[in-house]
Amino acid sequence: MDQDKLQLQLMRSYLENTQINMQIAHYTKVGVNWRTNNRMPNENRLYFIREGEGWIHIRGKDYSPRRGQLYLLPAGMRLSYAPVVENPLGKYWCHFSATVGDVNLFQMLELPHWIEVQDERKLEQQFEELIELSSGSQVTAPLRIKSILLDIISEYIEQSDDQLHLTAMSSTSKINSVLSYIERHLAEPMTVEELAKLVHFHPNYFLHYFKTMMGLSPIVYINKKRLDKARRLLSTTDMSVSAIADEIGLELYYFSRIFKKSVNLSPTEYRKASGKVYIDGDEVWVEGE
DNA sequence: AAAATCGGATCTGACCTGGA
DNA sequence: TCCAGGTCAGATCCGATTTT
Repeated sequence: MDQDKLQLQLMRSYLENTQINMQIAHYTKVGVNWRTNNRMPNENRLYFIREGEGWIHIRGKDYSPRRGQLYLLPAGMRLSYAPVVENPLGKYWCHFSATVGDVNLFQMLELPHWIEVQDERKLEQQFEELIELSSGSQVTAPLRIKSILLDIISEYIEQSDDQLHLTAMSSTSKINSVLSYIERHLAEPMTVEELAKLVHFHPNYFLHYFKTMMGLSPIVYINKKRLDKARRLLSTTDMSVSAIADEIGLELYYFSRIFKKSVNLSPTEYRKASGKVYIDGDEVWVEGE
């Protein structure tokens, strides 16, 4: 139960810190020599099948790609594929990297290798746009490409919701044990040294390690989590500010200071404002959930 | 009067750098 | 992956002020 919540938070942490980059995108009708055997690519691949037939083998399973399916073939997994010669595949495809720190996102998240595409028209347009952008010269092309890729991957993840979970590698991974330790000990003071001990790293090395994985230093990350929790408590409970400060392991004066610094409102101001939205400068009260 | 906020001064430990 | 050293941001203390 609680374990599920933790898993969800970890997955969100990973996604929040994912860096994505596309290497190449194209449409190809494959030839007879479209085949590989047991290769381990170091880029992730998306295949959006438009026509024909083929054979893909990954992680011990055979797949027969057909029109309307979107394949996600993660880097670092043994991959084989071959065409069906009489009726070769036509597919949009792209190579990309998606990393959390220096680890491939798909080594942390377990996903099915293909999904049935809901909106083929839309995905087709997205691929067309990827192809156009990658050959074009707009300044904003890198941003647009990222945003499209993120959208495609979001759709993919959402659609595989029931099969989505952390991989064994990730749940035993060092960073994961640190993150879950942090989640469980938000109310207590934590030091870098004690976190480093969890994974048997030297504190200095741990700092570097944490930052490349999470994009933030441990303390900044911890306080961010603390403030997230505080915001939740402020808007969903009537606990006093000091009780909340206590709950997240911060002294009252320090809590209100860093709260204001990050949210620009003091805790009580925030509480008053939460549940209200401002439309054209006018305050409008909205029912909370 | 109690709870919450703010600000300044001070100290500690987090974090970085460069090197092994 | 570890270590030493220096810097600066984060954390603490305390008192003054504002808000409820």
